[in-house]
Amino acid sequence: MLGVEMYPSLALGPQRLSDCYYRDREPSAHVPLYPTTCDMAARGLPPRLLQPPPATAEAPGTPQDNVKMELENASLWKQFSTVGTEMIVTKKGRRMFPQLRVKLSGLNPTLRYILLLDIVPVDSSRYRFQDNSWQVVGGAEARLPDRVFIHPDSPATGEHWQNRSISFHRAKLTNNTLDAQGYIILHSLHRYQPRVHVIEARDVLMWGRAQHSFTFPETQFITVTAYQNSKITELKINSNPFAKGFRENGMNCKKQREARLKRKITSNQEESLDIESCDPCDSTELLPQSVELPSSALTIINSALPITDSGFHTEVPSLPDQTVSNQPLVLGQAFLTSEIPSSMESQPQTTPENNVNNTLMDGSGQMIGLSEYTSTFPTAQLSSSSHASVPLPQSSSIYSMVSSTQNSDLELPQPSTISSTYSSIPSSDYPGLNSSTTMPSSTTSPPGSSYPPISHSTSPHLLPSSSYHSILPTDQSQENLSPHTPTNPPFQSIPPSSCQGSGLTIDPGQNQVDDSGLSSSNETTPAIQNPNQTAFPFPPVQSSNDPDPTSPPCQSLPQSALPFQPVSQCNPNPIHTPSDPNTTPTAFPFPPAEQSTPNSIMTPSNPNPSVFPFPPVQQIPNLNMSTLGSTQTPTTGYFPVYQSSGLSTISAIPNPVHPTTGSFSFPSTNAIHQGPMQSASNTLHPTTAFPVHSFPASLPKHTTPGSLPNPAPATSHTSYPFATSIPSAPHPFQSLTLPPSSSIHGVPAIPNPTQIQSTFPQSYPNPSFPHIPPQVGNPSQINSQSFPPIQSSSTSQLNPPVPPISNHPQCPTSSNAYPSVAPTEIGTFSQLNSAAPYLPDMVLHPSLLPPFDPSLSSSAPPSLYNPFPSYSLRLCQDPRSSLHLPLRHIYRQPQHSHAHGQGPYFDLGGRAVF
DNA sequence: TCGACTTACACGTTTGAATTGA
DNA sequence: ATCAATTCAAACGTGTAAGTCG
Repeated sequence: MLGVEMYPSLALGPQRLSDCYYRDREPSAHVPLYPTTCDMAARGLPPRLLQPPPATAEAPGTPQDNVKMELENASLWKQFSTVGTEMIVTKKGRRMFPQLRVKLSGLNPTLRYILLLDIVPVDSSRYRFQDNSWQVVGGAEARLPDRVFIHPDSPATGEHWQNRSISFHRAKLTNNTLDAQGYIILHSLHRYQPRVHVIEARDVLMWGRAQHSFTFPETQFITVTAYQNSKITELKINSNPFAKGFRENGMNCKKQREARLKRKITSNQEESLDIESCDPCDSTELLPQSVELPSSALTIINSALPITDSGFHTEVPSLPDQTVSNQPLVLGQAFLTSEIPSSMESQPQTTPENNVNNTLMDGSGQMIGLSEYTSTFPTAQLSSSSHASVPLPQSSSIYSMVSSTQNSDLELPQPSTISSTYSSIPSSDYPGLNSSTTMPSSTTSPPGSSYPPISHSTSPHLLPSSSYHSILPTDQSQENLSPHTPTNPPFQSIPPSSCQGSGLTIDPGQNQVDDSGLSSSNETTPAIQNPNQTAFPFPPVQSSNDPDPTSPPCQSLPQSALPFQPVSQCNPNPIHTPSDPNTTPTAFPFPPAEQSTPNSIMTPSNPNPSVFPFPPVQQIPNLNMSTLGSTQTPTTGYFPVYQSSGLSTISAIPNPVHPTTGSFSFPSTNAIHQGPMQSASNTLHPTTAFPVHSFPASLPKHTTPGSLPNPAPATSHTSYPFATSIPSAPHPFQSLTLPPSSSIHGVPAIPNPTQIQSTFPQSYPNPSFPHIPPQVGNPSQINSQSFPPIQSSSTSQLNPPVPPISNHPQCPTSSNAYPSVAPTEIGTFSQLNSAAPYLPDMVLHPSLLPPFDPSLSSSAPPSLYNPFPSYSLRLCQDPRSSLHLPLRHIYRQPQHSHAHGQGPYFDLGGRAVF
């Protein structure tokens, strides 16, 4: 057995790292040990300033930079998003459903990657379900420590990740701010956006080079302690195998429960009567009436009865008909439908999808009444031909990298594919964040194309979910960023002017791209931009007045940066945002179609926006693959956020270390994989660039002839050679100092999700959330020890004692990339000696591990890189068990008093990890 | 009084140990 | 003695309803 003890760094795996780093609201208060994503972004050196990639870097043509992520159960997510996804949060932790299941492609099979899941607030608003829709009722509560869920398989080789579907179903959500289990802490009645980060890492300690972040707009949700929307409940019951008991034919269904209750009451009455009248000694009379018997007996009886089998399928019709039925095909129908295998449609609910996990049924195929949720995108939109060359999976949503610069004249991929596909954007290629021009709507896409252009400004088109483009901080943006961003600047407040002036440069090309290619996405997203309209998905735009004076002007990230921002500010065609968020009718997910504002994403068809936050989707009774292909999911259109891109977040977070210089090198490769929207808009990516092979061949089947080819390629094409991205730059998350030698068990600081955020364009509209702390998926995997002492001083980061990395292909050449920590020092840190539990069964013995990359091993500096087995390394053999392990040391609130991040952030108690 | 949250409950699924058979 | 298949029970996941809290 491999032991964490041997490889403390590996311990990070599933654990929840998030709490390791807390951003202090007071900018000056401290320098976080692990800079937030935003911070990192802010610090990030402009790509041009970064050192050139090491010559030894992977051979050209490596898929590394073509990293793509596809949301496997996108159709299920879309169904939920159409209604307004709600996620239960409980004190003890609750899993997410639908589960976040993705498929990766474009990874270098030989390199190791860490997959992280974090969930970030979409806005700074608190919601309430009123009048059958989600409405903003006030400001968000104080930001909770961000936690990151590290996939239990992390780190694992690209081959490992690509050969299976990756599920984060073990991640749990809790509203317990004192949670010691390592679960992701969220506020109830807030809207969140899950994000998946793919970070190249030789091991847990050595993060760097490439980072790819993916967000799927359709996965946004509002946290609740009890379901508010009955439609969501219905969807969950029908799609979650664990809730089978509540289905119509289930023993715990309403009828059954009511009958049970009735019997119970009756029995009690009778019992009482019997008790009174009957001989106490004669219990026989009572037996039949015993409380327990009736229920069980009843259930049996009921099961035998021909009660309407509202099984999974039958109930489909019952699903949110209203929302969908009347809706015009505004949204990308293809998106939703395409992903659903035709075979799945008819499958009995009992048939679970083949998941790697084999746990939860994937909604994709089985979802009830898919037709109802079918995206509204007109099939005609797709111009198919151009993408034909690229065999992208249509079924799943893929977020492909979008190159900012390139525009695609290419025809839009099929809506379905597009919506689902999110491509990462190479840092170098950061799409111009022109707030104004912005949203790139793919010019190529014809109006009505499957991907509604998200033109934030004018076009009412809905953005395809896929259309999101990542926004990378531009040099300007970085420079402009103040070292310390005000903690709670309401993002809404960002003045439009600021957006433009923010220095976030939006790649003009992107704009073009948006306009053209996936452009449709741009138009589709308008709703996002329009805060007013958006109920759910988009935070009501705060009044133009920035409530938070502290917020830096620039923070006004480009609109794109704000996922659901009050786009109006940056938006050339600003939608009027009510000053009072409360007043804004925020329909939950999507702005009501009614809204006339061009920006609004709403589906025009939907007359009643308020009722269903999410855009209504046309129901498609019978999913016709051909039709599906053409249609896009409505949801995609709803998330304009990505357009502006995460720069906002970046800008919002000042770089504590070097605001201007960006002492932290930001991996250029970091690509934010946002919605396909812009990517789609972007010119189609050369097929060669795409690791097409990775895509399931089956997926394309959905595409209709004439339908646009997969959007993903289009977006990615330009950005591709990500390899060029700054290899040397340490991963944003990797703010930790790394022990020079493998022997050292210092745990790398868990990548700060917040840091990742920087890459994300959208999600943080609100500067008020300075940063998102990372959460590790499996706490148990992470050893307290695993956290290497982090040097608070910026210098350490800047001048990490780096082994001769240069030789190593994967090692960043820059000296600063990895701050070194003396092994001895690690032990000195009290924090590192936490009593945090770790899984004893996890054993990683260096000697047992094969060299990470045989080909590279010779060149790699031994001290720097621990022997890393090329085979997939499973940090936590039993993820579940590990999850239960409390990571107190990780989760403790940081001592804000500490000026320097390292010590304060970890409460390491007692025992030495090593 | 109301909304949000917590808790207990019943049901179903998942998982792993124990058992059985070849 | 070994291995695979089967059985069983505990743990876990889920939504609901009642109760609690502010």
